[in-house]
Amino acid sequence: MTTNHLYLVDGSGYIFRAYHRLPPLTNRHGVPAGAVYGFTTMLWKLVDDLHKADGPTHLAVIFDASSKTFRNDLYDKYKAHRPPPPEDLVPQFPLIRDATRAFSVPCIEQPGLEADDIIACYAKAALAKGWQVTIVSSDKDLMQLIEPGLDMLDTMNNRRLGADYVVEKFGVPPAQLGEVLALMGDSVDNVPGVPGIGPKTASQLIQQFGDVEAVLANAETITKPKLRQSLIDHAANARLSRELVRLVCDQPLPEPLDDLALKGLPPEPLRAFLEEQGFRSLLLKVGGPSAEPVSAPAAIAEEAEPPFVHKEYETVVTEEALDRWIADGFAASMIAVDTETDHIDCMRARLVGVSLATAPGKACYIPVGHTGDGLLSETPAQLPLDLVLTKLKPLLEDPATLKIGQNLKYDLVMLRRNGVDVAPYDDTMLLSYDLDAGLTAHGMDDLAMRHLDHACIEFKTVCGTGKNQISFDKVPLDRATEYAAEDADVTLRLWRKLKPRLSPEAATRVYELVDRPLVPVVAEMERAGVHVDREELARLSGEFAGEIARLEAEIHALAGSPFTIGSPKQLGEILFDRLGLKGGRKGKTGVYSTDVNELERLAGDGAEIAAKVLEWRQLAKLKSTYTDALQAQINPATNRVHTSFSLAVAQTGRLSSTDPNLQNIPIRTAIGRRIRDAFVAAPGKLILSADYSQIELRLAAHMAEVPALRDAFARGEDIHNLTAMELFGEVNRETRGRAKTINFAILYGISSWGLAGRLGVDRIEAQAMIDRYFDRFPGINRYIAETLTKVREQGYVTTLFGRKTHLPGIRSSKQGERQAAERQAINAPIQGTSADIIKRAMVRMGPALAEAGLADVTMLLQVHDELVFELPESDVPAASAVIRRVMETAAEPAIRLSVPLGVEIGTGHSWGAAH
DNA sequence: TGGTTCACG
DNA sequence: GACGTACGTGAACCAG
Repeated sequence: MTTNHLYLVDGSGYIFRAYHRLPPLTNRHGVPAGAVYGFTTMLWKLVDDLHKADGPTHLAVIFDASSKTFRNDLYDKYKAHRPPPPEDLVPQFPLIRDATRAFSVPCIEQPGLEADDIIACYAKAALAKGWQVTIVSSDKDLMQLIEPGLDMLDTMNNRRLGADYVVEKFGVPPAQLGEVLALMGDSVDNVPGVPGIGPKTASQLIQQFGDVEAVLANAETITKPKLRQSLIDHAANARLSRELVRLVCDQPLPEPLDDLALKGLPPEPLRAFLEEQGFRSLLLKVGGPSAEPVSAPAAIAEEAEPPFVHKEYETVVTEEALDRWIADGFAASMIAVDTETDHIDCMRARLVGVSLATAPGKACYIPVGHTGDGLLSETPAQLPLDLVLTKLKPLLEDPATLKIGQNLKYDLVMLRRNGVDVAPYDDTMLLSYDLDAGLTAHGMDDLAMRHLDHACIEFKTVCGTGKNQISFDKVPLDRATEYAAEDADVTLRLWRKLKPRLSPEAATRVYELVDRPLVPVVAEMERAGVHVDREELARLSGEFAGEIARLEAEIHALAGSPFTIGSPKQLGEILFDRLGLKGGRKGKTGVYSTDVNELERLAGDGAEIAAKVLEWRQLAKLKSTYTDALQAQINPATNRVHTSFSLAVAQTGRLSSTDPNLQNIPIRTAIGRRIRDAFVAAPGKLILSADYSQIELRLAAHMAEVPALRDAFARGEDIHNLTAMELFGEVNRETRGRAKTINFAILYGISSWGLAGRLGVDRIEAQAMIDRYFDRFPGINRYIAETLTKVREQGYVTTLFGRKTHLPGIRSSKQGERQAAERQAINAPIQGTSADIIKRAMVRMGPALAEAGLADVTMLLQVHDELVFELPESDVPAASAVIRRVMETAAEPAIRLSVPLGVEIGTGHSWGAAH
């Protein structure tokens, strides 16, 4: 029997080295994957060497957990100057974990320990059992571990490193290497060392005296005066450095040694991964492309899945059961998670339970906050919330275990409020959004029906509806378990269907670089909330109420009798039937149109009642939708308003905002703007608003390659003036207004009818303007034609980042639907690219502000082309510079635009004042 | 529940 | 010649 041989791969070290050594490859759909490719090849080689002489029998890949380690407690500046990893490396981290999983090799990470320490612990444990150990790394710190039975392997030049190498390079054997490393310090990790001592001097001193303490003890005897003084002055730093470079090797092993046994190349998961990445040369080695090339990810999806059996879900009420599920989660290295609460608003909700799924059909529910209904049922026996959270936290935060959620933002907010972070993660709702936008809604019930042919237990059958509805904490545990565990089970099954489609369908880029990383960013914005001046809102409500009452009386007098002004039906009958004003019927319902255009027309003709109804409507709208509603939306616990941003609703990639909608707070009229003035900064702080200027027109100029528009933006000219000049030969208020309308018409997918209606000209005249526009701005025409060709062929259009909007209406037999789809096809790439860009700015904003030391700057809101922050007054200059830079460069480096992105920044005590 | 209106980008 | 009256959202209100 041969000796066991454990290979420990320093995953984090390898990633950075591969990133810098290998060309910046991208995988088949444009996501940076050079390091992933290098890593995959290296892992392949190792696994393939199973049972060769000197090959591995046991293998694990060790990563750094991103959290702080004990070394930061020793020295707060440890690794403090590390720049964040390069942007095109960041999306490779999850892929590298996917690769490791595809080989069925364990990923090991442990918060509080660096990869080096975990490696040291495993190495010592294996040596103690008489195993051989090879550390796959060329990190000098790890060379301290070299001893008989343990060597290192540098896979990039296929070199084995032993004690000879250490002696040759550092002049001392591995056992003394830590002493040398301590004296010389390390500028990258910010290990201070002793100033003036580099590798040569450090080596000499240790060779002469033996260790750091001995060197310090003999400092007085050193002849070189500068060296002597430096050692005396920096003795404390030398001792600190000695502790910083010392590897910890006495910690418990996260996974037992025997679990690292290598089983060889697992063809199916590996094939799926390679096809997903498009690593064709490796794919050939695993046995060529599978019979059905693009369905290869079906390796996962086509596995027969068990039916849904609700009675088999487990209700977890003992510590033993909880521990068992958590161990299963670690073992599976992925787990679906769902939280149940007593409220749809995650800022008001209490945690009621958590469900987990580790495999299709294998799911549980852990109740923590059920109360019984107070009448028929008592509070059921459950594990205490704190215990469950304490036990779940290591699993949910474990960097080697993938957490899968459906609309994970909700659970993220809930869990963060309870002191738990969740990472790494996937979100099935966002997977669906990035794959199937325009084809389906992305709620769990929709997705379960579509992909699993399964009807989920409806919330209302568990909790009822209307005034009989109960909150989830009142649901009996058996019913709650069936519902909640099913959610986790469905989520896991959906992930298995959707995740493998990502790469073949070219959605990885937008998922990994835009939507997935946005989840925790938006979760934090929602948690932050925004401060509103309650008294001011109440004052406005009162003021509006008075005006509304006054107008109501006047309107009723003009009409000759009271009626419901808010009823379009009654209003239309009053205006057109009783008062005999000119107007027409409309729509299938047969009610008169009384919208703002119609009323303005009537008012222009001298109808006093129409003017008053308009005024009444405005005030009624402002009062009911804003001043009254916002007061009611103030969270009593935080005294702030917390909107909910929907990440998977808008067809184009935009966010939307609900409960309350803070993306449609008035600004266009003076009276409405007073509501915006009630959005105020907390005491001592200011609101900062940063707007992209004309971003959609700029993107249109880039995407359609319109030289005149590109040049005008490059020179910083007013684009509507330019358009007016080109179309009408002169610039004045009137021509500029028309030009602006036409510019918007272009973005929205122009039709001569629509433009004619907007401009109040006839169809022929509108068409002439469009023709002239196409003539003056060549490129627009071509963009429209190419976009329409593409959408007709493929059924979808894409943004610059590859986000798809499917437009099935393009093949409708109804002409109206077809034309609507054509207009959407023109608009979606432009609106969607703008959404991609601001999302990237949001993702980068936190790290950029943190790097600049601006920890007190909080991002509060996104309004499509605007980001709103709250910050200390003294941070305004520095924060403005960071925010401007992040927003203006948000497309880079993935996309290089031919137009600059302009950002306008304003500050004030209120949102209104910041504009 | 669907239709209408109107707040925003 | 008919078709249709700009893209994307969410909330309040009325009426059936």
